[in-house]
Amino acid sequence: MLKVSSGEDGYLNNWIHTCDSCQATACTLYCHTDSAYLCHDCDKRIHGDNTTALSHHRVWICDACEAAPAAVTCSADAASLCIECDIQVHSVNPLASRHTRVPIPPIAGQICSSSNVQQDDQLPGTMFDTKNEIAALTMELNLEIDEDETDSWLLLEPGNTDNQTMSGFTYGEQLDEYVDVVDTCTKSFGPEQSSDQQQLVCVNCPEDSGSDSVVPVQTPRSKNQPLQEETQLQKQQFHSTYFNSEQSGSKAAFTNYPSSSLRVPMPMIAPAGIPNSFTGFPTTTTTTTTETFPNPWLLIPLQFTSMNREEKVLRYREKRKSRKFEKKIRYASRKAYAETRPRIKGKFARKTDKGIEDDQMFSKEDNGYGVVPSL
DNA sequence: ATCGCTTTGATAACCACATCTCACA
DNA sequence: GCTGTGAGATGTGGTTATCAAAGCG
Repeated sequence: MLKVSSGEDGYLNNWIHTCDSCQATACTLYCHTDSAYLCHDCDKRIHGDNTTALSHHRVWICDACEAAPAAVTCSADAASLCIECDIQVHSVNPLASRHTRVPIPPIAGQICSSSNVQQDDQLPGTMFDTKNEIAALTMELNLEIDEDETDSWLLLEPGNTDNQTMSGFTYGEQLDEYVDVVDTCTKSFGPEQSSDQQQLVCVNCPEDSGSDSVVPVQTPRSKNQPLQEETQLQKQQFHSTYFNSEQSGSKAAFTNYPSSSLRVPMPMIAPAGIPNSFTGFPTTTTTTTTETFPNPWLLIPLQFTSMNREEKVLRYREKRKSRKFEKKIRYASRKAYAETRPRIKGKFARKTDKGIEDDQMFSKEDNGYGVVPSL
């Protein structure tokens, strides 16, 4: 029953259960009704015969442990996971915990496969339609989140050191590590703004409001203006900004723009009730943008050309793939010393004379050389 | 709905000192 | 340009204190 094989990639392929039917290949799903682990072919043979068998409650095997029935699908990890693995995998770090997981419904219909087909690149069939639909759904959801995150990164203004904290969120060097936007973004807002970059930024400049762009104008409102009216106004502004497809030729600012329309309007106003995917900042019906962002510079929409943006998004995603949340040790030697240092309640303590002598003695024993005694 | 208390989780601070960096002779 | 020296900065880990958020009555 238990098998451990080595995969092509050199990693151990820890598929635990073989097919209960043929006992030859790794199982890919679990039938609750039959209480049996089955491979694709056996499932097709057993459950494809009649409609009653087809209605058996079957679920995928966890991609991680390959032992327990999968309970959720995580599109970010491109994997179906059992509850235990889900908890284990997605409790590692904050980013992982943000993965969108969707409960897996029982497999409906008949499997359609050859035995060699991986789960993730299934042939079309009713069985896989279910999974594909889930995957597509979750992928779509994650893409939105991904876009939101990417946009929020790109919107940030790392060079503006005076305003690096907004709504409790601090960005700057930490951001720069993952998004190399400093070179262009910071310059965009400086007095030495280049003409090209000036073109990229459009700040309520009537002369800039060309035919292919709509500059949202924040009209001053009277204080006694009804809230509902304000909200309606914001919605209208939002709509004219985002969905003026006749003029901008694009459905929204979320998408990439052709290079011909460099000056793409960005939202000056976060419409009520609509998540601001650029900033991630909460929007309420009671606060205006100016109230939320007292600094006028923060209202300046940051824009990228389509090439610029695509490139930055790609770089961001590449860096995001490789980013690690673990503490990065730059000097292993310092780590080694820190681990051997005496401590008092976690704090480094002075070395005693005996400790220094011991160190010297061990050093001589280890490599035959003495160490310069520290004072 | 509001308040106060408790619990929980995240994070900064602290410490000594080997090592690194950089200016200077 | 190369080398040596010294001062100051940096980084390292375990524990504790502090704070914010969540939960509950």
